[in-house]
Amino acid sequence: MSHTLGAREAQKQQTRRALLDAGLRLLENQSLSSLGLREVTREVGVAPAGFYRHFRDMGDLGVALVAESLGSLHAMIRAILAEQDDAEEVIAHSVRLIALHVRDHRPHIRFIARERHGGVQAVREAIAAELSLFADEVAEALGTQPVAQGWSPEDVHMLAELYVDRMLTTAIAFMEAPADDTAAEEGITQRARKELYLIHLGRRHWLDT
Amino acid sequence: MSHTLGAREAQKQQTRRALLDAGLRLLENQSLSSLGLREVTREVGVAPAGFYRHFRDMGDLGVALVAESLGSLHAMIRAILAEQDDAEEVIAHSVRLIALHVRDHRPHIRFIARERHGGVQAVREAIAAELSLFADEVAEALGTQPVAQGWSPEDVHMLAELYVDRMLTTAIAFMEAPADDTAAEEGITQRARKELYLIHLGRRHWLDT
DNA sequence: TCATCCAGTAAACAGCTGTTCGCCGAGTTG
DNA sequence: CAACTCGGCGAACAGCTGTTTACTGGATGA
Repeated sequence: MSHTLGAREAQKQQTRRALLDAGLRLLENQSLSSLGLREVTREVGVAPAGFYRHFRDMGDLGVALVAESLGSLHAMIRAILAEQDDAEEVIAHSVRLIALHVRDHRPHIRFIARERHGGVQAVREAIAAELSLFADEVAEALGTQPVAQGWSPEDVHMLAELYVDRMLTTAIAFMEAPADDTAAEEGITQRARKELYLIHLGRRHWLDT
Repeated sequence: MSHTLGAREAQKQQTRRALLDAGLRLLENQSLSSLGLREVTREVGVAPAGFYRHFRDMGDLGVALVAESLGSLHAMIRAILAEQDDAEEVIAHSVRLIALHVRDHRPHIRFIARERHGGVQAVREAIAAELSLFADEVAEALGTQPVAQGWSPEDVHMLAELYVDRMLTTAIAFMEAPADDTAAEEGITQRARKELYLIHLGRRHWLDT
């Protein structure tokens, strides 16, 4: 849809983008439920009333940011799941991918971390729904792997949720590290690898009785 | 200190408690950075100016809530660490303890979940510091266990952080479940046990090379 | 070309916010 | 009993908030 959007629609989308970007920028030091409509429009250089041409309210803008933030993560997860090397290689590569993703999308990750349990219900629910989809996707991928033979579907899903949770936690750890503190990043990388490897070991011995 | 506190000081503490309680109550549906000073004093029935007799600002009140929220968790963690049964018993008991704790302190857990990555720096730092202490405590307890022989201190600490993180995640899951949905609680219990057991398996085989 | 659409505007609205001030009066102290 | 301390009060401050209203003027489509 909207192959060739008129100049009219194009400018509207541009303003919308500016609003989303300004919101994300302002959310670096506060949470969504304290972010003001006027604050955002002022940052963009638009009249307050103009906000309503794009969003019903701040929660609405928040939900849009969720889709944007977790949409890009989706691609990353698919890339990780496509791996077929041995465990340690997959783990190392995954952690590296997460670090790169955070480097390029730090404000988005901060937003997700902050609003996952934040004060705006609609946003919480949007994040929970997306993360649930991630878990389903990971579970499906895990199910096809030979290591998962003999596993009950519930156990596979439990493992998928554990992986998703660890990935998000690792991403948040990278996000909280100072902008170019390579030593801190290295420490986080090491710990994340060990955690994932420990889980991998548990996974190997899950059916040992 | 303060064995026998005068009637004057006693009433002051009572007002302080009322402010903290009102704050916690109001934080059920919003985050700290959007909680207003007047909102809190109105809820208590105190003049706005009275707030400053107890707290410098809202961040200050938030830090007080952190100490209160994680202080009670401290006792719970000590109880869990004192266990000496076999793994499955310890796990089952731990998860049961967490569920009970959340039942009795739901608003506190909600507060920690919401503000751990929230918009108020001082509160984020207070929570991070307390959780770091938890991890140290768990690491020390793990170090004395026979299973940990041959482990490097870094690996022990990684495992401790993983445990603390899982406990908090489980607590948050219980907190988010509807108030008396026993089916949901049972599901969370099952999953938490499996996760912890999987980590336990990984732990047993950590030194297998 | 001309009527229609609609993103963005400026102004006004009532209502809220944090913070400061001087004051009161009960609890404490000597 | 007198002097003092100090938690809580009421009023006032400037400044901010979300939302509605009627409007303008450039892109759109017949």
